[in-house]
Amino acid sequence: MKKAAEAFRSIGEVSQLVGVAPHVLRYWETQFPLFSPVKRRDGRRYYRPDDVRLAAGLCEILREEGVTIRGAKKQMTADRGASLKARGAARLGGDFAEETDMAPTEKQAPAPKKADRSNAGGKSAKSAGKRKANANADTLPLFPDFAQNRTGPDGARPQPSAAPRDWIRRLDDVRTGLRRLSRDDATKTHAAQLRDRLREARAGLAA
DNA sequence: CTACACGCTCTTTGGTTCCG
DNA sequence: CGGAACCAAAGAGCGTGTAG
Repeated sequence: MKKAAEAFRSIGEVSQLVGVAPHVLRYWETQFPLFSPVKRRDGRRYYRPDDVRLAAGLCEILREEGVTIRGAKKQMTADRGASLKARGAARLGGDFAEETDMAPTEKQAPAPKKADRSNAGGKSAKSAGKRKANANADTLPLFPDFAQNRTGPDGARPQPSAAPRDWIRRLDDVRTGLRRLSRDDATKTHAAQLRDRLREARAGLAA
């Protein structure tokens, strides 16, 4: 049985409609003040049709065009989300295609060709892909060339293909990770020792 | 000026708890 | 028991400070 477009929807329903995970919808909620579903007393969210359209519009520009949160915020504040709702309505189609407060000309407004990269980070679409690839790969992400060689047939020492400078760089990344992870003094000490060793190695290379 | 060190941003993921 | 909320953490790139 199909739900009317004007009906309120739970986060699960909206996530299915729009095609993003519920946690993403919650994250967007923290980033876009205009995207705020009504909440029941127990904290559960219920999305109005406009919220659904907005979410669909956000999904379109964030996921498919690579616009950053900051860029999307600009678009949203420019017209209080009207263009995003229109795009969301077009994306969802069916009953959602009606009832937008957009002028027809605005509805067909061309999408910006280039994603807004004015922010500092903003590489998550890319990094997310890399993360997935790393998760699936049977290698240590930082040392793929080592992993390739680790099962040498004659038990010979693996021969890293990376240049020494690159290896130092990678080890430094490991150190950074260690430092981030470290809760105890011992780990911090190890990280500091590794830093010193890497400095020595760099000096050795330079010499 | 260059390379390095470090912190921050952005987005996603995973784990835990709560509730109907 | 499934769905939802909440929180901590991961990971890559970028910006900035600093030492040589």
